[in-house]
Amino acid sequence: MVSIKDVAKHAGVAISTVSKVLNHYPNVSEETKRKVNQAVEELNFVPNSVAAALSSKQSGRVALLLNLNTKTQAIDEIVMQYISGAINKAMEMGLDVITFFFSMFENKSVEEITRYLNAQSIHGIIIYGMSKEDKVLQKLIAAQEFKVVLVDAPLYNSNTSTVWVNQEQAQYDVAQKTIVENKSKKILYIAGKKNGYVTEQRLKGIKRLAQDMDLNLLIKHGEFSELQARNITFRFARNRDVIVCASDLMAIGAMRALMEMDIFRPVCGFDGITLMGYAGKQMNTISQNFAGVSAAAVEELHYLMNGGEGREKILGYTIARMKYMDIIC
Amino acid sequence: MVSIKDVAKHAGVAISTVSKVLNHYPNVSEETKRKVNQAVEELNFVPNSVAAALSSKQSGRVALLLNLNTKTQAIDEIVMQYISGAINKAMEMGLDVITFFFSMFENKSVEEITRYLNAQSIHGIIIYGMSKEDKVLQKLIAAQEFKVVLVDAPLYNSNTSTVWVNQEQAQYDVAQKTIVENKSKKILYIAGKKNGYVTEQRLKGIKRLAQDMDLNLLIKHGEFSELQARNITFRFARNRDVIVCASDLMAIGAMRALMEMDIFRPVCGFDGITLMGYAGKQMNTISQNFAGVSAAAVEELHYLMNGGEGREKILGYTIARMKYMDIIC
DNA sequence: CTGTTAGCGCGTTCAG
DNA sequence: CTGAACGCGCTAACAG
Repeated sequence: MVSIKDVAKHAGVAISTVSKVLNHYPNVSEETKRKVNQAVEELNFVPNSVAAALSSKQSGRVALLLNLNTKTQAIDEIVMQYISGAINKAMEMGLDVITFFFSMFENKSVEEITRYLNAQSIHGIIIYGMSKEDKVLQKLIAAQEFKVVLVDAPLYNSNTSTVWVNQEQAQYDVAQKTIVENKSKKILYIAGKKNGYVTEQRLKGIKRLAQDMDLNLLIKHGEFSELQARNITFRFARNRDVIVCASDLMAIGAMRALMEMDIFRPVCGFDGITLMGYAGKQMNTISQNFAGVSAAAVEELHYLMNGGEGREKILGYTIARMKYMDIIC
Repeated sequence: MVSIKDVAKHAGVAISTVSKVLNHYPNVSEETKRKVNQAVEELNFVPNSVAAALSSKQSGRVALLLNLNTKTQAIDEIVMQYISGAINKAMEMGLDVITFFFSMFENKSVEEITRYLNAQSIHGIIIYGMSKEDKVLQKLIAAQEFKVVLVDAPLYNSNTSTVWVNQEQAQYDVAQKTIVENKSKKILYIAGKKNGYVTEQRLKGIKRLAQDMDLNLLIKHGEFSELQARNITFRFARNRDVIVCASDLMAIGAMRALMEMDIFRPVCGFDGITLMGYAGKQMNTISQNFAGVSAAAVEELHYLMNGGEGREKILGYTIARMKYMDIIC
């Protein structure tokens, strides 16, 4: 294994000089920079990130914290997009990524989690889809021991940033489009998980729309479950004009119920998962580009870890119309 | 941060003694073991795995190498199962996991990959779904620089194990069940990717079945693509009795095509993905328990990294009958 | 059975 | 602008 020592010898300089060049320190002459870089090239030197982490106490090791919902497996797709978006971007930026699931920290205290992450030399965390009920994570953020980026949770402090699309406006827009297209007045809105941040935001959106368009709005909580959305639809859809759902999965549940009831109502989803294409009908939905959100989160974390201040970052979205043929081509 | 030094001081012994106790070395008296363990408890000491890796050159760092097929997103589910199965088991066994995708190593040489992995102190790799065409990975395995476990690729040497279900027999069994149930004689078999190991094995299975049952077998390659399976079905299904597919996704494509053609043929899948439930019909398939396979791969890697010899490990499977109601309950 | 010592590969002072 | 020297937290011989 070729180490920094070999590079130094090869370039005819001291070890520390090599380190400085590698880490882009000032006060190194162009001439020595060139020599060092050439030696790096010739020896195919790749810095040992583990040693660097140990030495500097400030590694580029980052943790992904994902909420893998084992009950509704169908949303795997979103988690997968998050993972690949983050990992690809992190690779590009020279960060290494460790993936964790909420379930791993379930019965642990903040102190235990902190110690564990410290033992792993992890200094930055990206948390996806935290809700108000994730008490330990809330404390972890409050403790500010780590640099944190939250995806889909609107909290931030000096060590914590938040990255998300404007859920409120997105819900407003996609519902409006659907309602205008169908000239509906009586809306059944199937909301997500109580105490979920995104659920709240989307609720705000639909309520504002109801006010603006003077709609009759019936709200039920479907907990992001296809089955619950299905049951809600059976019970409440008959004398409603349109069904607006806070997720695609629930929209599928609603559609299925409608088909069994043998009545037609326009349905509107949220997320833009490809699974939609397998549900057999088409509907409006919000396309979120989860991989892109995740990549943005990595960038934001990198910014934080280099001394940036926590902040809010709002990303874009598009209204999509999804159907079978979009998928298989 | 509390280090091994603090523990040593607290327990009144030397640093190396603590290390020995922690790593379960022999030749330590019960008495000192007790003292050390007590100190560890009291100080809430968690060993720094980064330092251990640097020092011992034998870390518990493991890489997952996944083939994320961006074209057929629907199989995200399998990849996700692989990831979560591996990560959960690894956590349990005290290994830490870095996740990579094939695409990251696409244009790199074996030397580059080796250097990169070394720089990360990674000594074990699990590779999922490698095919004969993944030349670089083949070389990486042949070089035997790392301990490798292959999932769904039947290669092994002294540093490489393979873990997989008996694809040949599974294909035989599920197809046989479907064919017997429907008293079919003329089979359309839609195979997977040319040069894929699993494809080959499954092909062997169906061929053996055809011989044993004296069937008329027509084989076409669908490349694991829903669209291709669809097109093949359009062209060849009409005068066939049954359609056996080498994956659920292709089975869905076939079913869809049959529905559009307005003819009925039994269809048989492979994999047992939940997506099947969204396709609106039911069919026989093979349920593989991907998370379980992945967990077994982690165990196997752990075994290899502790001096075990590479070997073959064959896992079980079950024939499942999937339909919508299986999923949403 | 226990303690001492020397690194692992790198980042970081602080003299020169 | 450069380089010698120290330390990060831990493991691994080697003495005792």
